[in-house]
Amino acid sequence: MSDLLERLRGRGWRLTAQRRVVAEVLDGDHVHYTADEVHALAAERLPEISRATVYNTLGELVTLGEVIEVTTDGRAKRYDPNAHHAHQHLVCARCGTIRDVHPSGDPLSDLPAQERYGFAVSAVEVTYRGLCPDCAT
Amino acid sequence: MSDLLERLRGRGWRLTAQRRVVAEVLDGDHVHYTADEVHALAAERLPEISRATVYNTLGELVTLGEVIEVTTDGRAKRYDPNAHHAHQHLVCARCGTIRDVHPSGDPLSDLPAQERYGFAVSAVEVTYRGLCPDCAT
DNA sequence: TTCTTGACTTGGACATTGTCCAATGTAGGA
DNA sequence: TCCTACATTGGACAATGTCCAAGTCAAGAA
Repeated sequence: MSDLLERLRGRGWRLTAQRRVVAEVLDGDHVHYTADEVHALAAERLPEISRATVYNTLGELVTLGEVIEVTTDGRAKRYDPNAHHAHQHLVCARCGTIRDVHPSGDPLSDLPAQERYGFAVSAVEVTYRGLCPDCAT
Repeated sequence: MSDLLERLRGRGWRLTAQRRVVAEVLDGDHVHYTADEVHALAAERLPEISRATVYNTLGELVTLGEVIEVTTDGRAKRYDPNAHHAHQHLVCARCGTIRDVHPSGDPLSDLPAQERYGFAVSAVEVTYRGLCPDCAT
């Protein structure tokens, strides 16, 4: 994670306590917090951090390509720090748990030219849905 | 579309002017309106229709499996009446235009067992992103 | 080390999208 | 035609996110 901070500083990012805490909260695998969750976790370490700063910082991390924004349920966006390894998401339909997964093959190549309507297609997101072991009961 | 109304009536759906108008607005191909857009279009025919009724009716149509809820941008949900033919979505990254598309192959089969973490995977949504011909300039 | 400055943070107002509820209206069967 | 359970309404409220003016501070300069 400190690599991340160094990398961003090299890009002219001013390193503040707030940004450091947000980056720390986002460290780990299978992390998919909402902005409010990030704010709550960040506030445990830096109680006076504001919501606006968390939103700003998350937006910057997304713009810089260090974090991916994921919308799995039409409610709050979630932030996924696993931005440097292409992956898709598997979501529990009941409890909302999210796992990063790696399908075989390239979903992009599954869209035939005549189904592209002249679009320059550059990305694809796949969301698998089902019940996790705990919710399958 | 009248088939839809008949079908729903057979399932005990009370047929009101409001529901009829919402169903009519959703008739067509490549239709992906937000709830507010549906409300505005419905109000052209039935000016006194309320937002709450539009939300209620859309929710019922989704529950009944007649309309699919689509979230392509983390903002307003969109409603797709093309629920009886499996399809995916192609979205313009600039203007937001949405087309229904039909990839070859079954994306579900691209997720190996060891990538399922014990989930009972039952559905998959694919969103292709790129620039439409008008926005590619 | 201290100074300076432009970038960063803050809190609160505001916007958008969606949900809920009590009062009122009405579709469709008896 | 009448009943009544179901549907509609408008407005309050909730959740999520954006914006802004004022105050604060990181990091380079001296």
